[in-house]
Amino acid sequence: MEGLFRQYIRIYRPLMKSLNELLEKYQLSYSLWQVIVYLKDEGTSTLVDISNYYQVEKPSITRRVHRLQELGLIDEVPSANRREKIMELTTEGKRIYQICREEITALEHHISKGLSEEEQQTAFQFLMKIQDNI
Amino acid sequence: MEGLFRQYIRIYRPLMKSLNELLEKYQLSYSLWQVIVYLKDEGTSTLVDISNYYQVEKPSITRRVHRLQELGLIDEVPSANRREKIMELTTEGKRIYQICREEITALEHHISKGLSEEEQQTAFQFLMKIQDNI
DNA sequence: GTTAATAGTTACCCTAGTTAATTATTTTTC
DNA sequence: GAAAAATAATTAACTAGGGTAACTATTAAC
Repeated sequence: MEGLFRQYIRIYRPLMKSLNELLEKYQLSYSLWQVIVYLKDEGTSTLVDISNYYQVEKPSITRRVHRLQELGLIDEVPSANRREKIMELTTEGKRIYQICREEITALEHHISKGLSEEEQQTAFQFLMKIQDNI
Repeated sequence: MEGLFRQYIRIYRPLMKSLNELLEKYQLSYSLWQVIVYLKDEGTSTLVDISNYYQVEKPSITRRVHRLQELGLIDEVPSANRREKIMELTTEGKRIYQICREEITALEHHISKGLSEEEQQTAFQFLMKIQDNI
């Protein structure tokens, strides 16, 4: 399938741009949003967990986490292990998650307009398999 | 389709990383490769054409083009219009294109291993439609 | 109890993008 | 055909976000 990856990459920047414009209103960016989403799903997690999941180096995650703490959206939970920091969403973080979740879902619906559920399912499968192969 | 875009974005960095590692051998990066591909397809083009196609601002394209000229992979063709620069691949540029094309195609095949031509076709359609909607 | 591994941080650098302003040229308009 | 508007490319200055290397503190392993 000639051109598949080229098209994939070409779409990335415009998509990212519209997501970042949406999140800007809440002083967020997509990279910060990723951390919020991860914590929403997992409840609590360490920086290393986040680093591994998104395949981004630890210093980058440190920065994201500090920024989110400054914004009051996440906080550290006390832990017996004093080496690792366990993070979770604050009440405000959960509130912001809900608001952004709705807006992002709406944007996603708009972007996938005209595509059947089946097509989307196939695209999803494609992306999942690719991940394993990379 | 919950998680589709999230997965899409999550894949991007690892994919880009492996492409950049491949291209590094030739002192290239994927952003430079995009210009080469565009010129290969179009034969000749101005900076504005490239800028529009990839939806990247002109100063970024100026830099990419200068870098590729330094590498001797592209060059300016004389034109009646002295305001615009028309660029094309040099002989060396075409040679490097062929080499990288083969390597990238091999990588793409490796990455899409286990996916039917039909699935890939659907994924491609998906990406094309998304582009219109963004 | 010493050594090795792990979590997080700091400092510094790199890639690659953006906006705003500028120059040179071409096109439009009257 | 001269003045005004639009266009192509560039320069300068800035930003987001990531990476590596080196370090500290703590925990796990032998």
